[in-house]
Amino acid sequence: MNLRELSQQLGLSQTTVSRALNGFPEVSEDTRARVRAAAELHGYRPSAAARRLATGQSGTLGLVFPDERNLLGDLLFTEFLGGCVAKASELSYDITLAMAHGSQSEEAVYRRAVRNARVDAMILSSPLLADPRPALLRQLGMPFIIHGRTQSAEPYGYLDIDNEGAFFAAAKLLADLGHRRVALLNGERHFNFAADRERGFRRAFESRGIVAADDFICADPMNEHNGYGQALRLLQIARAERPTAFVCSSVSQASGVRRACAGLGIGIGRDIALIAHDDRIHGMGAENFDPPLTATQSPIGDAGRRLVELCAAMLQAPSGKLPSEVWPADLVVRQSTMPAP
Amino acid sequence: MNLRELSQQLGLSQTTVSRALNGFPEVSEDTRARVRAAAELHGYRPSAAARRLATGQSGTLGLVFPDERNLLGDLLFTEFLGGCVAKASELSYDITLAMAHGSQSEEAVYRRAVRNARVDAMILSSPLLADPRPALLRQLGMPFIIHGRTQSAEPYGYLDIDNEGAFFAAAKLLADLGHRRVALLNGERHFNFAADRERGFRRAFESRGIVAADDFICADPMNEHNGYGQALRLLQIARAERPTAFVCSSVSQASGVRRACAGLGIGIGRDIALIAHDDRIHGMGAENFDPPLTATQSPIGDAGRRLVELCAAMLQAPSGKLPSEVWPADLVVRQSTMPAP
DNA sequence: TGCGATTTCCAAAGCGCTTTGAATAATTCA
DNA sequence: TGAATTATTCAAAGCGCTTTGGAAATCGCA
Repeated sequence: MNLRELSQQLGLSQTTVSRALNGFPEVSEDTRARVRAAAELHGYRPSAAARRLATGQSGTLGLVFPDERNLLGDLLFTEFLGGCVAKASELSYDITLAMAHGSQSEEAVYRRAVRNARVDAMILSSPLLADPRPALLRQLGMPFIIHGRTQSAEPYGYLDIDNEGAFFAAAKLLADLGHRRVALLNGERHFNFAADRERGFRRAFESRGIVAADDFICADPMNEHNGYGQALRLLQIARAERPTAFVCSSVSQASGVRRACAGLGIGIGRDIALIAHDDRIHGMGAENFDPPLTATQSPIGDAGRRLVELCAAMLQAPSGKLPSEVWPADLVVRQSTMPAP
Repeated sequence: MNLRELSQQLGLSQTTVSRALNGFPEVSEDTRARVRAAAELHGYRPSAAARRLATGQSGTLGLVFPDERNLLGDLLFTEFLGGCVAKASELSYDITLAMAHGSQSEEAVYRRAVRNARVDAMILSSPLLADPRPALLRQLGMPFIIHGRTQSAEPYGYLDIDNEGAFFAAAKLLADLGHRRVALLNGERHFNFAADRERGFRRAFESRGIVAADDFICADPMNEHNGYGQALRLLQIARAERPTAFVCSSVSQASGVRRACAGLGIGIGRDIALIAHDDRIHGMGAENFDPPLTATQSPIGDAGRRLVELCAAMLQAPSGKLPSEVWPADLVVRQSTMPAP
């Protein structure tokens, strides 16, 4: 059942039926109701392909599947993706995934997506400090929004969390508790979020005249394995010199720290303090940690939802001003932190 | 630059240009080359929307995002998805994701996808023993392929691994090594793969007159946490009665078993034997386990790739016979297995 | 009643591609 | 050489929707 058939059934023109269904004002409420009922009755669904051709809009949002995959990356991405897909389906958008095969051909992925006009907009995640994608996409005329921020001269829409503020708060809490030797297990430095977190972390100590030791700052993929290795190395330093507290960029890293502590007979919340950033991944919340983890938290799934919403809004009003939201990441104190020994 | 403009540039008809570009035989190689060059020169890309409308094919494959998410589920899904997306991009298909919000509305997800004709075919994963989706999709006229098998009367195309054979081999190895009390940490029973694995496991022991103890067979979400809890419970049984070996459906569960053993001072490969099924998830291979894990293995990412390939083939030849591939899952012996004490 | 302003509806022109049915040009064969 | 093939190319008709520019009908008001 297509539009023509339906309009013939009703004795109306295609124009009227189309407008009635799409909520245009120039059709009387009477006919609108009649059209709606008939559409419902015959199970009429407009053809997506035809609409796409006519409007030039594909009703599809693109997301690039990250290439460099590590354990945590996967989980973060899945949770994020889940949020995106859920909201997109509410707004009747589709989400299609593209694959970045490596940094040199990544550009090709975007070019292809744009040229084929298969997506109306793209959602970029994990932006680098210096990320070429905003400039590329603007040049190609593809609308986009970033999950995070970047040091681009281009204007761009984004949704980010206050990484610097969160890690400032975490570090300040530890400093207030008397900790002086604090390790930071962060993500790789080329990511903007990692740089922000390190800045917040350092600032908290510098503001009271303490300089964070470079040895104590790790910047590697944020998985359990790396967390374990880094903690093990740092905890084997002589007791008087080793860190009395750890700040982790993810709960996975914190799990690694816990494993290292367990092996060395060190008690978390007793012998050392531990704070992590908690992305609220399904089944991996800091409150389920053993012991319950003091954490800065911000649900990454909700961020995905909101990004899709913002993206849809951008497409609705292309000339509107670009969205720029920064979400706070509250510090929740639980049992993994205590005063310095 | 669209087809009309390009054909005018060339002084040819749209028909000829279209055929030249799409490799039809009724155009001379001379003109084909000329057309190709011009298309390249002007950066011509056919509009996906127009092609979709004209052909009725969307060039898109649908994948349903699993709702019941647990840690391992996520990882398996991500790895699988990665394979699908990679191959799809090679074949210039798009992958779009739908979200299943829960079993009762799951049907609605499929109905919606079909009615809107947004995808040409769907890939189903994690089929249940009795799965309603094949019947539903056939009724709706949507082509599909299953990652796994199910007890459906409907004919359907599938790619599965030999779960029964793999777990038969694993159990047989243990039986040959003299193990008589072996635990199985499996996935939930309503999944077809879990039922297959349990059958293979039981058969190996029954073939030599041993009956697997029901207490030793666990069927729960396959994550580290459950693996830990189940192993802990089973290992606290009196030494003469407790399992001397574990078979796990995933490496995550095996990690849980390791954690339980570490806490109890039990050595894997020394005091108890451990075998897991290894889906070859990025960075979680059984060979990196400590100790390297004896495992049945089959790369789930490759399965995703192959499913997309098969799906594309089905769409190419709609009347061809349905694909049905069963991949073996080889048993690789490493250091986590030894003769029964 | 008559005339302009509003409502309400419509015919037709795309959107950019594929594909059918036919025409024209090149080639072959008797 | 002329008729029968075969190899190339083309014009035009969709695919199913949106949207423009009017037309017809209804209404308000003098």
